[in-house]
Amino acid sequence: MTVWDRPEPPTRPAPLDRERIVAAAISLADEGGLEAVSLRKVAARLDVGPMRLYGYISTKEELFDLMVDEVYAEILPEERPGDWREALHILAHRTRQATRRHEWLADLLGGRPALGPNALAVTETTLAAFDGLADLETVARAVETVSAYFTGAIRREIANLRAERATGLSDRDWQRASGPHVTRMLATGRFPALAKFVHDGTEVDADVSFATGLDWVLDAVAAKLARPSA
Amino acid sequence: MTVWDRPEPPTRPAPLDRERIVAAAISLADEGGLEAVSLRKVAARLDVGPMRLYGYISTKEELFDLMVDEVYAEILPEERPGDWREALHILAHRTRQATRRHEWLADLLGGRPALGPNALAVTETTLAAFDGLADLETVARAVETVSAYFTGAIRREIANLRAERATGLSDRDWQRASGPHVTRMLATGRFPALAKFVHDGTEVDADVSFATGLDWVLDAVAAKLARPSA
DNA sequence: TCTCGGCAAAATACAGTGTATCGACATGAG
DNA sequence: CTCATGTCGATACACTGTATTTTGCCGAGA
Repeated sequence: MTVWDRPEPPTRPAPLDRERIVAAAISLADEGGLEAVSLRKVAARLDVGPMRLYGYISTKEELFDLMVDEVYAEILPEERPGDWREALHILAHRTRQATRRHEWLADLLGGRPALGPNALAVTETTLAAFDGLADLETVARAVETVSAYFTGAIRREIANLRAERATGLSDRDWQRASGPHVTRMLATGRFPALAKFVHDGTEVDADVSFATGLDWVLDAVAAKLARPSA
Repeated sequence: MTVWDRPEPPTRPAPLDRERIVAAAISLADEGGLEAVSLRKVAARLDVGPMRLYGYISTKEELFDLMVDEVYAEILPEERPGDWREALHILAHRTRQATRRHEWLADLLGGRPALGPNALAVTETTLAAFDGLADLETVARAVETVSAYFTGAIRREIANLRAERATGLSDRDWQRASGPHVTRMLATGRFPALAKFVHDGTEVDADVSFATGLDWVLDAVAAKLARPSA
């Protein structure tokens, strides 16, 4: 018995329903991050006592699951992608865009299996793009590998973005941005490769680094699909 | 000014120090997960009032950062890897093993930039393995892409593991394990590809699926290192 | 030796959290 | 008109991270 099994409460549910609860929670999270979402605040925003929510949701984690699935509705592409590569490409970019709109998604991505109806629809569309192209085992590996990549990449990107924001400095000025600690560490000479990196590295655009890494991984998948044994 | 800049308190620090605090927090987390770590419980385990901790740590998030860096000490390989591929391979597998020992690491991985001394040492070793092999830009892309992959893969693996544990069923019995919801969804016929997948798919070993995905990504990186423009 | 000042540590305090429980009220049935 | 049901609100509890106040010790000066 998970969230998804719970039926909408029977009839006269007042002006309150799950959709409204989830929407309130999402707007709260959009404004103040995940930690700004408390059942009391969600309830307050709906002019309702905190306990009312438990008629629609049985735990805060469930609310998070519902929020995530709501965002998967934004991720689902509106038109069926042409081939598997386009499908994964679009999925990755739409997930990233959604995370841009809902930064808190980065904190939840990959944290639990996504089994809501919208997430399932996304998975369906993705798998459908592989129809007849390879054995299920290979398809699974392909989808999971690409998903793991963009999930991890998005999380790191948001983590860096927040760090920059907290220090007010750019990612390129890594040393200063991270406080004297890193600078001092580098000065010890114990990290020559890292030091050279920080010193000579050029500022990289997050968009292109995400897209480039994605292309690499997609190339890898393409190679495996072409020669399944390799 | 970050955690790493804070000096150990001057001299007579009682039998208490950061190491002991972090160790207590880690053992608490190992036993009961991240949510079992509260400053009060950590303090209690050290026979100390909760406020004592604030002489060594200024926020709970800092404690988490310290815990993560402590685990990076386990991740750091004891001998210098032969080439870049071995370096990334080892890094990925050691990170996964560490997460197996400290499951809570999955919740923190990629959530914040890892800038502790041990994390820096790990980065140093990894970068050093690329010395002279390619321009910095390419090296960055290589390391970040592989890291994104294994970070995401480890998180998903732990997420699935927990879901299995919660339902007591195997990942292969996805439908039942996820409660009637998924089963019912699949029965609607709206997800034919997914249904076929769940129905025909074979149980996959987490070890091999992690290793296989990793090899794919490493192959991709190798291809790019060989032909930098491609 | 006694007293006082400073300071580390402990106790208390506060605002908030998720959630359980209980009491009132309103609404429908007989 | 009465009574039962069941929904909703208020209250309560155990806990959180952290700020503030109180305590008590220990060394310096008289």
